[in-house]
Amino acid sequence: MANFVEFERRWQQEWRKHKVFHVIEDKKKKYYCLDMFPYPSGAGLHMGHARTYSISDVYARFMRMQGYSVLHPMGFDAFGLPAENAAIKNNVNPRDWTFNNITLMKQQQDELGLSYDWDRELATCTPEYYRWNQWIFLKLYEKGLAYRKNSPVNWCPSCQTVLANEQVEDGKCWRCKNIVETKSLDQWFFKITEYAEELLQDIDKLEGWPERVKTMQKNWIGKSEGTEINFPVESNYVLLHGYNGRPDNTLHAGLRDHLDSLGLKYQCPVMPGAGQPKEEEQVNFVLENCKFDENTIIVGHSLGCVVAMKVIEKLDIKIKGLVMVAGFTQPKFKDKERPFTDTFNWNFDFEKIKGKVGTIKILSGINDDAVPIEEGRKLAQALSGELIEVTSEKPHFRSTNEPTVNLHAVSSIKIFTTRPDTIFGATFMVLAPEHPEALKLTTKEYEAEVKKFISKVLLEDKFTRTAEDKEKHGVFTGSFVINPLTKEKIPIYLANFVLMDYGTGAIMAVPAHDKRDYEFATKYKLPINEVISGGDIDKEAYVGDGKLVNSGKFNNLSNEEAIDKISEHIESLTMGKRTTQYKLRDWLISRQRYWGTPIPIIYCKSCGPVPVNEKDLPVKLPEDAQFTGEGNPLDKSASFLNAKCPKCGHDARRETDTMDTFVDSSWYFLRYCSPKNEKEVFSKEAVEYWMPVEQYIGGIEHAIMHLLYSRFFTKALRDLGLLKFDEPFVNLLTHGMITMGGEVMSKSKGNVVDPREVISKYGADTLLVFVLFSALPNKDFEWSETGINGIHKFLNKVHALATEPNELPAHSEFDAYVESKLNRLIIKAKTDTLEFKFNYTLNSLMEFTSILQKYKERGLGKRVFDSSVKSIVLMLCPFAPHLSEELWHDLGNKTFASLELWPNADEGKIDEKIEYEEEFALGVREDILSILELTKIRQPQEMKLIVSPEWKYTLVKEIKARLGQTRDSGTIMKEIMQSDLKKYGQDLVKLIPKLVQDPSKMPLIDLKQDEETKSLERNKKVLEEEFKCPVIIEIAEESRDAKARNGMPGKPAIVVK
RNA sequence: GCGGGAGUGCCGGAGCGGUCAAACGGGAUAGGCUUAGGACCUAUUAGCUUAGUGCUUACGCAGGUUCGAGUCCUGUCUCCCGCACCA
Repeated sequence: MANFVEFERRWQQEWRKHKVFHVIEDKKKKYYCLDMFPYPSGAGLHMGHARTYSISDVYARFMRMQGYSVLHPMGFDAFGLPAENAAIKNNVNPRDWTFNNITLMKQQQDELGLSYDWDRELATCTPEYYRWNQWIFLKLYEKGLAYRKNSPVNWCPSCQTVLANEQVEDGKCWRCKNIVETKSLDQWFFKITEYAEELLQDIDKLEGWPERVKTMQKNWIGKSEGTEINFPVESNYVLLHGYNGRPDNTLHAGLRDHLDSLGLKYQCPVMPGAGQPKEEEQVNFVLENCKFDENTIIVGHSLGCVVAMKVIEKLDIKIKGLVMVAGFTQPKFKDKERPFTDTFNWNFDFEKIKGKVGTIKILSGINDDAVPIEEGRKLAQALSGELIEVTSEKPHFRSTNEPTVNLHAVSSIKIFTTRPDTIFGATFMVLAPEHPEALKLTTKEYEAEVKKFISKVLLEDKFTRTAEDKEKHGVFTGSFVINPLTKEKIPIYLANFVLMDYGTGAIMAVPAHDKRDYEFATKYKLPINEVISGGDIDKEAYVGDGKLVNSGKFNNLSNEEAIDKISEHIESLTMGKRTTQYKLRDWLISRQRYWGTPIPIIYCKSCGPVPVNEKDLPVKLPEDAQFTGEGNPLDKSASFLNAKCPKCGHDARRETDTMDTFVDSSWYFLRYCSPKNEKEVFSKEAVEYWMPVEQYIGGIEHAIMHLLYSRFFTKALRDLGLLKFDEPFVNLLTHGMITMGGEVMSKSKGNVVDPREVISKYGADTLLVFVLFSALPNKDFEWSETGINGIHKFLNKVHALATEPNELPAHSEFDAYVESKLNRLIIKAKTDTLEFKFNYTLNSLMEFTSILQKYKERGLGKRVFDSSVKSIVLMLCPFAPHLSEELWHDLGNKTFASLELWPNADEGKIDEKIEYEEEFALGVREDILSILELTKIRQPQEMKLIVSPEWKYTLVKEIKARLGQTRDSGTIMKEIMQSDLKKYGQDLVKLIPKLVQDPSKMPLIDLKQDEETKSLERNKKVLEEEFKCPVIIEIAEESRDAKARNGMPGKPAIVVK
């Protein structure tokens, strides 16, 4: 038995000593074979690591032996929470903890004999690495792709940090599985949404990626095409004209038409004294003649705004809105006296007005010749209203149709739908409880209930709220919107099933054709109107296709056509537009933890957030941090916190958030190309040579996060002019898991197997081959050591075959056969290995090894034997590199097997006929065995093999020649009867139908009678030895045995005595 | 619900329309070699049957195409994985 453990260690040292796997950019074709780099955990390498690394290592070694310059690097994803948690727990520095683990892992990787170029090792936690994270951040910041905003974010209370959307699984933290909370915080984001469309489109370019990963990414980006539609809120408008105005000579004329077209109600009084307006007269008139309620919106124009404010001061109820078009607060501007200067009181109680109006909008004309724009700004400030500066059709909004006024006067709720075809069936509207308009739309009557509902829903965490079987709850707001096509008044509800962060946070509910809406409508007794035929809406929502009904002029269209037609119609009414929605959100990269890349931003009291100067990078992590477990250590590190503003030089404060560690891994594959470059993020030439990665190998758990982020980075860096390609990874292999007891191996489940246990018992090669042989790389496999011994035996067999002395003759009659088999193997092994079918390759190698061993015993020719052994040794090299290296050496070579070329097949040596001849004798042997079994003859006295008569060979040939044309045995029979074979007519009648019906009874390869005889002669000795009796071989024509006529081509008659 | 993948012997797993009762490996059984063996070698491992190397059935289930189907088509069931109140 070979001492694997001993020579494995020896070769590992040799490889290291001679830097065998070091690569440089050279003229050879390149190949970049990359493993997802590991997190250096304290547990070291587990079997899953061993598996994935062995997969990529086989491939790297294989491609190297195909003559490529192979980049096969390894590094460590070394920032992350466990290090910091260890620091808190054991009072060690996260860096020391991390580097200890790295040392441990490297040692274990070396023990596996992996062929990494360790000169390119990197660890993301070193300032040499993370300074480039910061540099990239600054570049993205310059481009507007990194930004800070306040938003509700996912907060993991146990990790004490925020998480990106991708990092929340089932409402739980991907790392610690705790339930994630929602918090509102100022955070840094990368604008990955800017690339949503390209990230989606380019998935189609990823031909070498598994379908399911692509699907997962598509789902995550979640594109849907639909239409945004504005539903006007039902309100009672009061339109107040200005000085010299009338309802028909001002913008109100157009506004009235607009309101009419929307089905909205309004009052538009002709105010007394239009030419000589007096406050009291006008205000009283309005108060007496107009009805006000909490649903009232006053739209004033010019002096009408002043009247409106005065009216509101006097109202004893609260109204919904005030829209002031070209409003003002004092009559003296442009030094021009107005006729109403003295008839109005120019003091306003702005606070009181504010308190009595829900929403205030101020429209100011940039081109106003009567009221300067400053007046509008003043008003907006005094009333905390929304200021909208526009260019009006005519100065001072004097046109009778002012579309901007129409647009802004009417408040509406924007919904998003992918089913505009069902709009005629929209019988209510639902807003997310967080919708900014939710409370504003709530009438007094419903206020208490709505508030209760909102707080109840918002208290629930995302996970609970979006659970599948969650019951739909909702509450009526008291307000209505107008369905823009049916003009019907439909109620506005808030409900838990509508999400604020998708679409517009509001939906039109079409209960007849949406399951959720149906459920909701049934529960709250809301009308269900069928607009697509084909279902039975009394029973359930019909979501299928059909023709439109109850849809006005769109009736009878197919719903697919209607999507377009109705969208167009809505666009022509300027009620909405077609848009695209994505589920993808911007990537939140802020983390409130120490052990990560500091975000290179400084907050200055006067300049705001200022990026750190490039020359001041890296912003290093401080040494004086205290790991108490309370909050972010950076917040308490004085040496870190205090900085000078890069702009003005004054004292300032550093950003204490660090970056998500997924930032580190989004570009490390680029850094490997020139890992030691101190001047640049990466060398352009090196990246141009090595990138993209031809083969990337890692776990499915990164299907979205890491792989999406890396794709985004590649595109962003491309747009920064740093890269020339669009996608980083050409081929992706997601390896399967190793399970034990049906569960993934993990420390917490206590079902881990330490690779070192196996290595110490059998050696690394056995482990590698076993793992590779047990299942296809992309499939899961259940760990079981039964069988590992079989692998060990196989490797030992190879070892013995190559090293045991032999006294083979120079040539033998078996040479051609073994050579044919060998060359066939070389081709098959190469194709299979290229396709990651490593278990097939090994399978074939085992098979051939057995053949070789068998023929060695029979006295195979030395030349063929030696070249076979050499080929096996080389072909085995990617799978069992140590053994291969050892045997290569034993064979007298001074080079490294690892650097040799994979054997080349000589296709000319592949000879099916020779193979068949040889295997034919094997078949005969099996037939003998079964006859012995049947006859219960234990020890035969003599055996006779009678080769089929010559004419049967001709027959078989004739039949085969005709099978292409016909399958009718009658026809074939007739034809053959006309030939010389006719004299065997009696036999033909039996044989032909049988053979035509089952052509498999005829051998695939045609041997001639004498060739069969020769093949048998050659194997005669072997048979005699095995069965311990004389074997006689004759041909049917010369045999007197009655059984002679049973023989068929490929199946000689057998007589046992 | 949507999307992806898979169903073949005791097990892992082959099978790109014909040589498939099913590669290769494991396990089990029997035998050989041996002082012994967890080493090596051989046979058996769906059923039936026979002085003749055969026959029958089988590849989740049901149909279809074909002279011929694990292999192509249709429907259906089961399992695994991912996403999911996404409007």
